[in-house]
Amino acid sequence: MKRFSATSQDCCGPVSDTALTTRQAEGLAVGFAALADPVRLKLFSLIAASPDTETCACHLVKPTGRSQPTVSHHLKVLREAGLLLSERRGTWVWYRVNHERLNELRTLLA
Amino acid sequence: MKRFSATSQDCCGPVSDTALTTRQAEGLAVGFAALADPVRLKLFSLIAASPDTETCACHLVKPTGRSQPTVSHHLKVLREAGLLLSERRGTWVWYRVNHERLNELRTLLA
DNA sequence: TTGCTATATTGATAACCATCAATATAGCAA
DNA sequence: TTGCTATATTGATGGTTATCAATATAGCAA
Repeated sequence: MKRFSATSQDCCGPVSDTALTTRQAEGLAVGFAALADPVRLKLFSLIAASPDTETCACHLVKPTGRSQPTVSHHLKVLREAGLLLSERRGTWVWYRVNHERLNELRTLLA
Repeated sequence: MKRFSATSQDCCGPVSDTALTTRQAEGLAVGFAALADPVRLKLFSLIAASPDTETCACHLVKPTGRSQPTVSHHLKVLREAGLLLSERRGTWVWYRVNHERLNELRTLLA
């Protein structure tokens, strides 16, 4: 049934069927949420820009200006979102970027 | 002063000076925060995948399963984060992707 | 064992956010 | 003007989160 007379610009056309599913959106949202905090972005960039491609957690407290428990919390969020990989070596824990997960997020922005 | 005897893997090395500044991190965090919600990701993907490169807001309520005010709120968040551009044409408002802003976020993930 | 250091967890608090119903605003048409 | 529709705003509420102090855990060394 006809609902409007045509105006100078009619609004109705097809809607894309290639948009994200709800499930895809939920998975990506977890990744972007991990990057949605300035402290975590700084942590991430510190690790990503490290010369050895990995960084000891002991380096990450001072540059953020946050307490050690807060930094530990943020690193956990980044790790659980899949953006960072961690490995314990003796006393210290080393972090590096998970590039596969990063690519998942980047393709949405392409 | 010496603090430790060397262990099998010493933790101390240089910290990168090419990491994000606090100001840069804050600006990027706003962008990623806008993408950190599954409803907004779905809205964004609907608009990005639209055949005409832009989409009328009237198309965006039903696919999300949210109320009209909620969708309006999410579109505002995406617009104020710089990810979407909007233009009113008569009764309807059309949204399209701001690719420049998108590139800012994507370079961090590269 | 004891002592020291690195990292993680707990518990509490304040701030933020997603959502909706209700309402307001804006534009078009008669 | 009145009436209809599209979009935006307001106000309230329940849920999430960033932060810290305090504490716990883990590893190394003596």
